[in-house]
Amino acid sequence: MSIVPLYRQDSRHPQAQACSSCAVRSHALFGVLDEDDLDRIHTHIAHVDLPLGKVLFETGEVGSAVFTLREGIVRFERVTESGERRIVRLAGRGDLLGQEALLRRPHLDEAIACSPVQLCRIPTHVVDELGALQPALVRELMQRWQQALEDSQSWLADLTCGSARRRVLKLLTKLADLGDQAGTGSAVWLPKREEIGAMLSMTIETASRQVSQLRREGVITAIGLRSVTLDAPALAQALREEHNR
Amino acid sequence: MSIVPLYRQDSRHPQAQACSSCAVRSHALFGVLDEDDLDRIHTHIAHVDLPLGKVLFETGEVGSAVFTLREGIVRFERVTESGERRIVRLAGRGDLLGQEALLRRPHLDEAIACSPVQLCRIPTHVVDELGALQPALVRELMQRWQQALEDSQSWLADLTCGSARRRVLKLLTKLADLGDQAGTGSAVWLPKREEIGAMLSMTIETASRQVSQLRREGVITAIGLRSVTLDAPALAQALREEHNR
DNA sequence: CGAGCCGTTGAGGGGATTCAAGCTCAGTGG
DNA sequence: CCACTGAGCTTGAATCCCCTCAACGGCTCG
Repeated sequence: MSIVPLYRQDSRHPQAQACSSCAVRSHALFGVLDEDDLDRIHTHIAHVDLPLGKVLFETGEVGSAVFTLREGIVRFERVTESGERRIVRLAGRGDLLGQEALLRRPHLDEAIACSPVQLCRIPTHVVDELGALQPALVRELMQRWQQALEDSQSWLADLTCGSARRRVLKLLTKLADLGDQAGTGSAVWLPKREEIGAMLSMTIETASRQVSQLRREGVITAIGLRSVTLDAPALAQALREEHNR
Repeated sequence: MSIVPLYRQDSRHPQAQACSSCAVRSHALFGVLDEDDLDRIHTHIAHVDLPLGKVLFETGEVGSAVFTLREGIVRFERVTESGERRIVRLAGRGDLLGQEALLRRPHLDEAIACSPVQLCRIPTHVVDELGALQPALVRELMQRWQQALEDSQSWLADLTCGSARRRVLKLLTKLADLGDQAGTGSAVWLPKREEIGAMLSMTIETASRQVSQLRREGVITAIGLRSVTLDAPALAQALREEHNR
């Protein structure tokens, strides 16, 4: 994991990047801050690069920072008492990661990069201090919390019931949304079969069978080892048929 | 739904009850406030009584208040695109309901009383105004949000995977926790089979079979139409056996 | 080249759903 | 008083979907 501080003004620094021109800032946590605010904090914010598969934080750790996801996809995993790994959330561009650190609570799950990932690391004390000055930031934080809650509940409602086929179809629509956010065009990241299993609570064999079947039907087309294009109308149609069965 | 304002000081009022002596205040949202703060707001807070089955708020509404649950159990339901009802959360004593109203966002799900319920209705503007004066309240709010998120995710991780038997056992442990909070002694509220189905994503027949089986095994004992006692050690043992199968 | 990881496919069995029937119990009205 | 009704619960039998176990192919990498 490489960490590079972001200096807004010191142009001599080879990695110099301005928070103010950050591509995701407008829809990220600090979108509500003005230039003055940014000037006060930019030296505390670090850019983080994470290769595929690397862990951002572990279950049980009490973090000292939160992260804004600038690029890539991060999954949140936990191990149930029965010993199985489950993926309880996916985060995409602009999402805030590890907010429990702001409350000094330990992370409940492990955050792992599903693709090469770029994030901004924001120390909790920066958020604390700025929150005291800027009520808008506090409100934005609440919005983020609510967003995470809504994501979690819609995940629950959408991805955990129905046939294996329906769940896979639903997952594909969610992945397509994440892809749109990321602006990867029509290419959609397709998780490993084991990951699909951990998300949808099915075996890797079932996941494989469903994916293969959808490929045969032309709903998805492989364009790389872990990437597909998908036929949105066909997908919607397949879902509709699945409903009235 | 009967609504009665809570006057702290006007002892002439027959329903007079003091927020300051509220049984759940210490672990509810306003536990962080001092007497002065309470004096400022108590006239805005109303006591709400809700009979079993009544709806507290509907999907899509933008609420003008949040609620602290003083007594009883409330379930959050939503209808998935495929048309099935799913229960995505249960709230017990001390929980905060409808926080999305603070952000002027519509409720995502319907809140329904699973038992006779008592709550305090707190207008959003009261929270807004008080939050501006009392940073501790804001922090407490964030804690509540995080709590809701953690509940949702552990629900997801615990109740949506494994065999029907395991899911029912898990649900019983959660219900027992809710009961402990409520201080109903050893009696645990047992949902209708249809509700169990909506929580665990199974048919009412399967729910019924599992419950009957556990009753035959002596893990649970009916003590009323919708109430059981449960043998905690036997339950824990059953769960353990379920894991290493 | 073999080892290991990942994905695919088949065969068989088991658990959940589906369809169906009968049960208890509370409320209603003859 | 009791038949009638409907809602909720239970149980059985047949079906089907998913899991389990197993074998195999493609791929990367030492």
